[in-house]
Amino acid sequence: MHKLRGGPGPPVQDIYEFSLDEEDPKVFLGARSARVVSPGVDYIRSEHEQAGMFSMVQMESQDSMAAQRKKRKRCGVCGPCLKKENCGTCSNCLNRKIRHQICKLRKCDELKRRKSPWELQKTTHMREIRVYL
DNA sequence: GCAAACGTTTCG
DNA sequence: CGAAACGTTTGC
Ligand SMILES: [Zn+2]
Ligand SMILES: [Zn+2]
Repeated sequence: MHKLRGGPGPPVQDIYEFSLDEEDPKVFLGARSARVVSPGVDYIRSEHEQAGMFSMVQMESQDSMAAQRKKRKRCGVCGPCLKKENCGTCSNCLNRKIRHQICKLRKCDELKRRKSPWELQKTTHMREIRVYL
């Protein structure tokens, strides 16, 4: 099987499709919105082309139901998950009707993980991504 | 159908 | 970037 190594780029589990087509090799990443694929994609692509490697490519705007990110569920065993009732005072509790978020004190620790479009900050390190045959 | 709450987009 | 708004899924 093909292996991925790399620095702070997209975690392996964020790759939902991997194509080794000789003509048009691709690595699709776990983002539904085509805009978001990965920071520095253009830079990486050019670098990869020069090195004769694969290039990262944007998701073709297709009926993206296959590409839909799976919705995670609370782990059920962390501290917050075990909490019984809503605090009733946090902003999520107070504006539940418009925020649609769980009470801050009950937010699962695992779900807190995996932040914004995966660390858009570390763009400079994205060059570390490599695909081995 | 509805309520709960995750994921994405927008706002400050 | 964090917080808010909101769209959307998921279980019942
Ligand atoms: Zn609360
Ligand atoms: Zn949890």
